[in-house]
Order: sequence, then structure tokens, then C-alpha cells
Amino acid sequence: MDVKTLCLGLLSVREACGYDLKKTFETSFKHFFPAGYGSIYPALADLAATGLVECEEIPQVGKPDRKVYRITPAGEKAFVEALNRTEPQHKLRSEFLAMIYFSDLVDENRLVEVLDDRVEQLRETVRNIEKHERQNAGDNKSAGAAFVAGFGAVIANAAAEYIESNRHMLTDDDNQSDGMLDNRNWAANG
Amino acid sequence: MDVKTLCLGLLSVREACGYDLKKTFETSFKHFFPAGYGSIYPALADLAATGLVECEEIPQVGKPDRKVYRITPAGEKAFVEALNRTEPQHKLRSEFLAMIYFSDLVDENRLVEVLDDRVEQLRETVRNIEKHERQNAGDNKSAGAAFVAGFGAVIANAAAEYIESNRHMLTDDDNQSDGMLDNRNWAANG
DNA sequence: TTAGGCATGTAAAGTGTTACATGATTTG
DNA sequence: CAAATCATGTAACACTTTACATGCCTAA
Repeated sequence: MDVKTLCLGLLSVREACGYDLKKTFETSFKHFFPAGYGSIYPALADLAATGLVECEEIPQVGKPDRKVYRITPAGEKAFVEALNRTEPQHKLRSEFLAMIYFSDLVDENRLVEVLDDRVEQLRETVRNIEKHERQNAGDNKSAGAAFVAGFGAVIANAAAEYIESNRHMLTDDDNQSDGMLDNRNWAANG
Repeated sequence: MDVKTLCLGLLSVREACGYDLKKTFETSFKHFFPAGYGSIYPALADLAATGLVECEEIPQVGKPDRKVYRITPAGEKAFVEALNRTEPQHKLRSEFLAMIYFSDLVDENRLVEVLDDRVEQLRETVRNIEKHERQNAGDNKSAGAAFVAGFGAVIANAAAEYIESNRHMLTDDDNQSDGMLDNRNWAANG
């Protein structure tokens, strides 16, 4: 499932222009499927070229024409098929964890900074999701949207908590344990 | 930070051939930085071409020569610099969550299957990490490696728990709540 | 006898990221 | 007066994924 398919999906909910879609990617999708203009605009052009969406150009003053895209019946069908066909992946790519893996080679001050930054970004993710949820509390939005938002908040929070609770493993100079690290610190308790 | 840099990092720990590195990616790095042969072999060739690693070819019978790569002083330096220079990203790309976002368009049976599969994969991730940690318990491995393993286990576990606790939002037919979903189900409690 | 492990790689296709290019209006 | 918002896109680059190509040894 690529950005193109996701644009099609968003257009199955409501019509939008590229700029609108970008905002949705920045709010609802940010924590699990980021996308920029460089992916979105070509995707829309492609969807229009293959007849999965239609485009209405609305003239504006002082800005480029607003191109409003609407999904077609063929588009609806294609999206539902793509959705049901896909074997859904779930991939993390973390330079942060990679850096931590090699943390003995990282400057101590830099390491502290990186950990602080990561925790702050995770806290911000949680705040953003909760804010967004509060703002849309009136809308009867889909169960899927709520589930996904909740997932993002819970995981970001768990990540922040983990880092705060375990960062001493990486930065404590006066480590009294002799060699073996205490696994109880992080053992997953289901 | 790309696969090439990570290969260099692993070679800073110990010498290895491409096949060995792949195994490390499959075990220690799988949950946060997947990589296949198609990335690893070209990366090694490139590192050798730029003098950051050296290669010794060890003849073998019945298999291709084993090419053992060792990091050079220039490689050590380049790696430490790359590590300290990088602004570490942490990106999730989840087709799973994307599918769930649009779950009203997914066939009910398919949805149940997808949720079951995801939970099982997360549980397996936890099992794999814990198994790997137990096996390496004797080694005095780096604090970073332990931290990263713990992170993976905790997050995978939290994700599995979240899905199990909230999947009713997506599949319950007899939903008694009138319109608004109960946020307390997933509110992050820090 | 079949699956898995060991061991190398290439080539093309697919996709996303980043930088570039433009510019009026609104808000603080 | 500066920054953000609205609004479009292209082109080059970087990188990964997937499929292809080969083949012996060992353990169940």
C-alpha cells in the first residue's frame, strides 16, 4: 500500500485537493504513514490519469487554481480491492535505535541530547493526537480513525516511558552492577 | 543513516561476511531496521571501494569464497563521525494501521484475520527478542544492544495489548455506545 | 528426499525524499 | 514586518525491494 492508494482512500471519505490531503497526512497519519507533496501530487496526477478520480479546477485569485479531486466508482472499487488484497506490513525504521545500539561510540552530551529530544518528540506526538481527538470529538468519525489514534498515543507514551525508565543503562557512569544488565527493567509483562 | 553505515557499525564490533551481517539484521535489528541482501552486498562493495573496510577472501569448497570484511582506521573514524552527525529519525510505516483506519471498507472476516495475524506477529517479536537475549546472556554485550532489545520487546508487547484491548471497537456489531467512542479505553496514562 | 543453512551477487523496478520554483493573503 | 497559510508542481537523487542466478552440504 503506497501513498497513491492512501490518497485514494482519503478521497473515498471526502473530496479534497492535494493541500488538504497533505494536512491529513500531517495530522491523522503522521505517526504511522508520513507523506510529503513530492509523493502526493504525483499520486493525484496518476489517479486522475487512470480514471480513479476526477478533478475539478476551481479558479482562485492570487493562488494556483484549487484542484478538487473526487473519487469515481472505478476508484471506489479499486480502493476496496487494494485494501482487501494487501498483506499489511508494519515497518519501523529507526535511526534513533540504531544510534543507541552503538551508544558507546556516541559523545555523552550528544547522547543525552538525543534521548531528551526523542522523549520530547514522543510526548508531543501524544499531545498532538489527543488534541486532534478532542477537536474532532463532535464528529462521528470512524471507529478505525479512533483506533489508530489510540494506537499512536499508547505506543508513543510507552516508548517515552521506556526511554525515561531505562536511559540510566546508557549514561550512568557509576554503574554498580557487575557486567550483567538487569533484564527485569524491561521484561515485557503481559 | 543507511544500511551502508549500519554495516560499517557492525564491522566496528567484529569482522563479518555479508551473510553474517544479514543474520544480525534478522535478529538484533529486525524490529527496527530491516535490511536484505540487496542492500547489504552493494553496501559492502561500496565500503571496500572507498577504503572504509578491507576484504579477505577465504576459499571454500562447494560454496562461494567467504569474503570477510574488516573495518579500517578510516572506517572507524567515518562511522563515529556519521553516528555523531546524524539527526536520528524514527519512522513507522504501517500499512496495518492504514488498513485499520479504513476498516469499515474491509471484509469482517478479513479484518479479524488481519488483527489476529498482527497480534501473533507482535507476540513472536517479543518471544524472539527474549530468546535472543537469553542466548546472549553470558556475553558482556553493550548497554546499547540491551536497551534496544528491551525497547523492541516493550513496544511490541504494548502494541499487542492495545490491539487485544481495543479490537472490539472495530468488530463489535452490537455496539451499545451511541456514536461517541469511549476514549478512556486508550487514553495514554503517563 | 526435502527443507534449511551456507554463501555470493546483479539488475531493474518501484518509491520516497529533497530541493527547487512561485507568490498573494492573512495573522500576530 | 515576519511568519504562517494557502496552493501548485517538477526533477534529480537516493535508496530499498524484488526477482533472478547458482549450488553444495547436512540434518531430519
